Amino acid sequence: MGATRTPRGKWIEEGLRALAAGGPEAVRIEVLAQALGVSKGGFYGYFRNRDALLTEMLDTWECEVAERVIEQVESGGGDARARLERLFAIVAAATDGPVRGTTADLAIREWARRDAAVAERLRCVDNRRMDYLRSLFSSFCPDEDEVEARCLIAVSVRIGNHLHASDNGKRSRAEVMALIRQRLLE
Amino acid sequence: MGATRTPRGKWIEEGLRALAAGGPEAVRIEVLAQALGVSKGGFYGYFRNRDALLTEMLDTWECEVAERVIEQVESGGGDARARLERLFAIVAAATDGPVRGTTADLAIREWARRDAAVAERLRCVDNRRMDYLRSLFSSFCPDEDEVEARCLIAVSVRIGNHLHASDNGKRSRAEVMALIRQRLLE
DNA sequence: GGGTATCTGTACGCCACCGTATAGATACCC
DNA sequence: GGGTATCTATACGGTGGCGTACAGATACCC
Repeated sequence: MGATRTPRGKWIEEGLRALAAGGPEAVRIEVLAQALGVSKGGFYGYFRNRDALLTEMLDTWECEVAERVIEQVESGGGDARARLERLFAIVAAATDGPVRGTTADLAIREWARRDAAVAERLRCVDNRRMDYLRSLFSSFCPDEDEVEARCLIAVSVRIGNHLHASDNGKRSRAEVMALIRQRLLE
Repeated sequence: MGATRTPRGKWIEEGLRALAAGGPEAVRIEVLAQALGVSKGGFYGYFRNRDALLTEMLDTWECEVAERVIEQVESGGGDARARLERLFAIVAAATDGPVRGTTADLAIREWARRDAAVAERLRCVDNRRMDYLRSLFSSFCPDEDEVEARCLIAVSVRIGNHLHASDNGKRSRAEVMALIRQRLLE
């Protein structure tokens, strides 16, 4: 029936989609196969088992997220504030954008709470992001304490924005986010 | 063998523990039974099925979290800043404290991303918390925009603190958290 | 077009878990 | 201490998912 070969990358891509949508427990080989319009037969030609897929999914996410975004921000030029604004914009857009990596972010954070290996990899990625953020903030913010606070706030608000469910009073969530962004760039 | 009856509440308690540790997928009846040193026989005397348990776990969490904490903060008296400080302290301590409710918080947030019913209940709880927070901040902070920003930051930082993995530079995470707390109370 | 490597479908055994049924054990009340 | 309601252990069928085996199909190279 299927003449279309299903390359390695398709499994990873579909796996990240499932991860983003339902957490690591939702990454079921037979479900991915069905989503790809294929039986699971070929899967074990590419991956030793389910864990191998999960590991490779993390590899992909690690590259995609940590490197690509910073690269993209840096390539645009401008001063630190301009770069931060671009970073915020990219990160905000990525959440609703293509699924290859960025959207799985929250699911991976939760996953890391229960898996030491995942936690370790997340720590690396977060350190890298945090270093980058710190370098940007400190270029217009002399107080080191202030820099550190702004970094943690920036990162937390991005996470909290998606995990916190309240409807804010009269303002839209986006408006409040804009207010905070503005405060961070003062 | 077991003379000790296992009351309804034990199942819920153990369920919340499992939820906090491994997400909703980890709430397996047979696993809970083993943790309680009991077979699953009695479970179905209390609950119609697994979903019924999950629902009651949410009920418990909703009461425990939304009501209890606010009550506890209010009972202490003092001005808004004092209450906020007390709130922050309680919330920070609760994470490492008894598991009955508060620790399951993060797991429930993640759960809400994939389950509409859970999302709806979380929204109620978050709205209630947010209203309370808003009332406290606005009593010493005239600018409404500023109030809204501080509320979202307070809530997000609490979430982000547990989901973000970086080691901050020279400072400990607790020190950075203290800095942010201080900024919020200015 | 024939041969080979690769991909694919199907079938199988296995295990964890759900929910039910039922018989035995225990606590409680009198 | 006997009777009753409640709790408990065990066994069972059913389902979904993993990983393996193997046979059939497809693409690619010459």
